[in-house]
Amino acid sequence: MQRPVPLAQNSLLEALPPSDYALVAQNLVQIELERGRLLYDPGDPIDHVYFPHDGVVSLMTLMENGAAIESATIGPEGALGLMAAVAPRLSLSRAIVQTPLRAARIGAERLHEVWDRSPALRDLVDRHTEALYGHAIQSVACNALHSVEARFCRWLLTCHDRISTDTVALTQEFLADMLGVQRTTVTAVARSLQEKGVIRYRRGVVDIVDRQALQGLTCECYGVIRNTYTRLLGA
Amino acid sequence: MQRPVPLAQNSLLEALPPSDYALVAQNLVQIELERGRLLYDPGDPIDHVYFPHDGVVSLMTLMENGAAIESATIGPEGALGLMAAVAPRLSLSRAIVQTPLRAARIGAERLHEVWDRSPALRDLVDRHTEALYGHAIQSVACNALHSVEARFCRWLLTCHDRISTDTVALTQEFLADMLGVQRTTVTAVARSLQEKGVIRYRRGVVDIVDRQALQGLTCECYGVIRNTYTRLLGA
DNA sequence: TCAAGACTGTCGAGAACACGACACTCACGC
DNA sequence: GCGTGAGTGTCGTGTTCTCGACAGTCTTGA
Repeated sequence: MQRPVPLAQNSLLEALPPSDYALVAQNLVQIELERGRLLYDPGDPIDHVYFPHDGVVSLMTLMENGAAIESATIGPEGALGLMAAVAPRLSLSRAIVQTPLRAARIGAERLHEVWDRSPALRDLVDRHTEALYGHAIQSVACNALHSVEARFCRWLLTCHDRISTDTVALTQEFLADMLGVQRTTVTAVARSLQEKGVIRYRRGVVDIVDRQALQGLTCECYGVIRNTYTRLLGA
Repeated sequence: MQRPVPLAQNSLLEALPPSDYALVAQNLVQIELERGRLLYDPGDPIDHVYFPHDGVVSLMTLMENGAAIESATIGPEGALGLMAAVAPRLSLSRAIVQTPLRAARIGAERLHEVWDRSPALRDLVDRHTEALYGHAIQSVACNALHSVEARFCRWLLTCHDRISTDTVALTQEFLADMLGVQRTTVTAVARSLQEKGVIRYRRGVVDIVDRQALQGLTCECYGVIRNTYTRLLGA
């Protein structure tokens, strides 16, 4: 399983027929967002839809005690807030920019108008929703059954697929939150992976040295999720 | 938080305006299914949509090694396979009848024809999809963060909400699968709950003795999921 | 240049759960 | 009534991860 070529453009937008894309494009604004930027919290009305070209947005489920754990991610193969194209919706998750993000943004109401006129967009939205659901239910199983090391590797691979470098900026503290484990556990796993020569890391930065090895250490969930996206969105 | 009144009829169907319901009703077949009945496996084309009146269907994510863990459930507040009303779809999960089930069933193509004509049905399908997604992402967090006891209680409560008795037929072995833990762990938790006077159990049967106590022992996820359904579907 | 803060390393006790093994007992069909 | 099989009880070992604490180190900005 090769790493897919980093996508210069959002593949949902690219999948639209030109005439439908033209309707969307009128209202698209190209933006760049820094790491850590908070886009939505649970309960927020979804007023904009984001189509990433390069980078990752994490969707996190918030608990009462403030814990926030990743339930799915959005990259160039998908879009953030896309269900708001169908009807006004409130966000169920916290959405946070994971890596520096280039994206196209459109107002939810504008997109809804296009949705009204474009069967192709409606079909894409439906498929995307299903793929995102598939991502979530695989994560349910993964969190219950698989080791922190396997999930750590899955997280790195998923991130690596969606950016254009072999370097990911993230702290162990942050990754511990994503995975829902203690920071000390992440430290131990990271050190073990570094000793195996799979990754190299320093303050707030992880370098992916041996992607092949990562794929050997992660669980099946990585492939299952990728296949679901490919089958439904051909991306 | 009181247990909701057991629903005699599927509340999605009841939420349809009479004229739209009439379109669906022509093709509805009332059925009863025994516990353990397999309705879908991953990859199966979704040829029928089920609207439970009473009972629970488990959606389980299958792993390569045969492990099957519950990612969401369907009861009288929802429907199984509803995304197939929009377009032909393959199941992502294994769907298994959890408790004796009374339901109404309709061919996916028939339902799609109604979907084409009924804005109310389209809206319901969209809301249901979102609620199911919400169920899944809460389960992601729950499996990563909460104890087996809390998840055990959540499972019982969710089941209790959707049936009309205080008795649930299930083996500890089966529940261990649902929760993705060892059978011996379930045995220990069940014994502890029985000693606290919360449940009583015997071979293959669990009686819910003190629902209030169950609610005190479960995690916030139970309430969050219920609220999501209520907000989106008013059920 | 120095202080403050952010990030990482490490330790140790303890809880939670996995995993395998085996004995027991209840229910059902013959 | 009896055997068979499914379901449960229990034990013990071992691993994984939690949780709190504190020390060390890099980075940044004043």
